[in-house]
Amino acid sequence: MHWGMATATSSPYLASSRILSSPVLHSDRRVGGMQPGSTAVTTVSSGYRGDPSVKMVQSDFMQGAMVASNGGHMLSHAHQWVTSLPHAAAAAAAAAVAAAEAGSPWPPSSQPQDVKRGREDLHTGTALHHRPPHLGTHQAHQGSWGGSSAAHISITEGQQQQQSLIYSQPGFTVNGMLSSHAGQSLMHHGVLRGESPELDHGNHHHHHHHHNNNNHHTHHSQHHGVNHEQHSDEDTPTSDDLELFAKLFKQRRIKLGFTQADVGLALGTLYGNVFSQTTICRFEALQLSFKNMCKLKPLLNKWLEEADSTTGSPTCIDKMATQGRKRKKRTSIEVSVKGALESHFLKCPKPAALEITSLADSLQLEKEVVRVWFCNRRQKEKRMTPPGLPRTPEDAYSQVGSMGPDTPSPSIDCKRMYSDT
DNA sequence: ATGCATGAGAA
DNA sequence: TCTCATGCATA
Repeated sequence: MHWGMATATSSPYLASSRILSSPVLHSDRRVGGMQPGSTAVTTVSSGYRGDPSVKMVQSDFMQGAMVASNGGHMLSHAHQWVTSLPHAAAAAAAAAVAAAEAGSPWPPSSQPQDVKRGREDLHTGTALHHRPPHLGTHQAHQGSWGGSSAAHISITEGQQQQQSLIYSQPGFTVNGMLSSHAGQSLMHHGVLRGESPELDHGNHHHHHHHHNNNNHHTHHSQHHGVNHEQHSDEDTPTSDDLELFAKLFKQRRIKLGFTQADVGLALGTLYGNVFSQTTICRFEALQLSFKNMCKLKPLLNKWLEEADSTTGSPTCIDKMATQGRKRKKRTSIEVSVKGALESHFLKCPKPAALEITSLADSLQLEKEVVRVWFCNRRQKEKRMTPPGLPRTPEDAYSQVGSMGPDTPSPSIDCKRMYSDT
């Protein structure tokens, strides 16, 4: 029950003001003819994914090209991916510089152009070799980190294959001195040496089932509930470790006065991997896959060390301006429709293409939307399910049914056509 | 805090 | 085509 619940904490972060990039001129016209009871409102209707020719990218620069090549025959469906052109100049400049010196493959859009600075001097030098030339004045941008990063996160289970999760910057330091396999020294425990007065002392650990990890010396020191295992290089943290860490992390983060977004940016500055507020949030709420949690933990752990070792640095808490990116407008699915999707999901979590199509049809939704909905639903369903770890019904969802913790294969064939409506 | 979306890879 | 990691945009 702790793993899936995100306590209603008032967002400590300031909502970034989205500048008025451009008026969303949407003239959404679904010629298909929808019934009076539209099931979902999408500001856009099509032309994004199924059509390579007009495949839009989020990169600003692409827009122009696209438009040009298309001669603008795609304006039937007003694209709301209006580029946020205003900041272009500065951004471009910064990006150019960054790219030039670092060869960053990132589209200019991803660049955390200047803004956000202040606390970024919390580079303690453990992993940083060359520190950014202070940013006291203007766009300090980010091109300073070397591409260290925790390159390898070897999860021993290997039941869920993942690919490269490392986005080290192929800049100049790809292998310079900080070879990526320096992962060993990446994390040294020591974070929880006893700094967190309010959270640690046991009072929050309930019980718990157990977990089957390879290496765990089941030794519960009930009195101390703080620091313990979860460090070293190759030990895969247990779910409990992660849970505990996440809690501690959040607590410390807040105490230090950082927002989730701050952390995300800091990680970028520190390791070259920028993360969004979303990811940090999900980490704290343990809403990531077990594997993903494991990958992120070392990074956050490191940040935490950095952060509190730097406590005292006069940071000018400045806010950042989020330059707007535009992508397909989020489709909001009506509640009733969601209900329908939900029930179908229960019957069949993995509908075949045809089923998706018909479902989409009956719900008057784009097939893509439905497909994606199922994908997301499945992801949510899985959430964290440590390999071999019996999922705790109390935690995530309760999959009523006769399936035990080992839920073999829900590959139940569900070939059914529903003709509701 | 989350819902819907995008993309790179693995099947 | 699905899975996974992530994130913009939103509520």
